Amino acid sequence: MPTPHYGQPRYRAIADKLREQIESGAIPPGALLPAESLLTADFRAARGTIRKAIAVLREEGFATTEHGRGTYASPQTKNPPNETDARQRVMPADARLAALFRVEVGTTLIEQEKVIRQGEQVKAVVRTYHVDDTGQ
Amino acid sequence: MPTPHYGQPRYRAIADKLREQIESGAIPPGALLPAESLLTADFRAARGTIRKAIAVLREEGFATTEHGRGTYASPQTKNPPNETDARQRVMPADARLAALFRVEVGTTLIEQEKVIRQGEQVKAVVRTYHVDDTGQ
DNA sequence: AGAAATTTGTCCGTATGTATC
DNA sequence: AGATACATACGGACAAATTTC
Repeated sequence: MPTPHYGQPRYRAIADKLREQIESGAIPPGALLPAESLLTADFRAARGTIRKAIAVLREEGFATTEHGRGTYASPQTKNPPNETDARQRVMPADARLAALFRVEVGTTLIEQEKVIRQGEQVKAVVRTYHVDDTGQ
Repeated sequence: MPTPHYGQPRYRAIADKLREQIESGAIPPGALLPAESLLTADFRAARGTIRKAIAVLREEGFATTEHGRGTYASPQTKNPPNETDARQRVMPADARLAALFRVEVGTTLIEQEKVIRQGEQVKAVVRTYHVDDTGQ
């Protein structure tokens, strides 16, 4: 049965179950999760699907992975769920941007903002501006 | 946001950006490009689209791919180096930036601005903000 | 010291279902 | 209808880091 994804995708469902095991202590902090090969058997999912589930846990801070070693359950996660890493908005061109893009002041531009973190700390904020093509 | 392809197909736009990074030296010759999985995240594109973009670069000679290894940036590039203007200035943190960096409003930040041109046209303006560490 | 096994990382090709232009 | 693109999922193969024998 290849690939219906009604409701929730499989990798999310799998992530949920693994997260449960970590939060409940069934997989104690610092312990290794079962290898991907085992998880593919347990969940009868392709390796890619398993890896995607684990990627979710990493992003949420529930696990860390080391090449050749395995994936460890993270200790304590009191992390506030996602402080937006990236966002996009439209904004009118100010004088400088208007000059650069050679459009009139007030023309709608798209601003993408990306927050670059290193651990807890914000290292940089990158904002990319470009003209809105979506009206052509 | 599912799938407009105005003007240029998405995979071409992505190829453009990656080519830019190779030509500009942001990805040095011989270095590995980010993995397909990362690029899907970076560009918020489907894997198939990313792979198409990379295929374009391969055909153009900007990259070579090795199975199980990754995609390398090719040396070469006698092309005229991208016309990009850059400038730097200091500015006080506004409310949003202050919140992101967890500093007080008004704290001096460094803003780097890069103008990315393609021929005559300005394609994008990138502004990078970071805290001024030079006093640490 | 060295070979083998284990495990993660990455790419390859393919497939299904949905949505938009 | 067709092209483009997204999200999801499968299975396979090769590469690289680590552990085990």
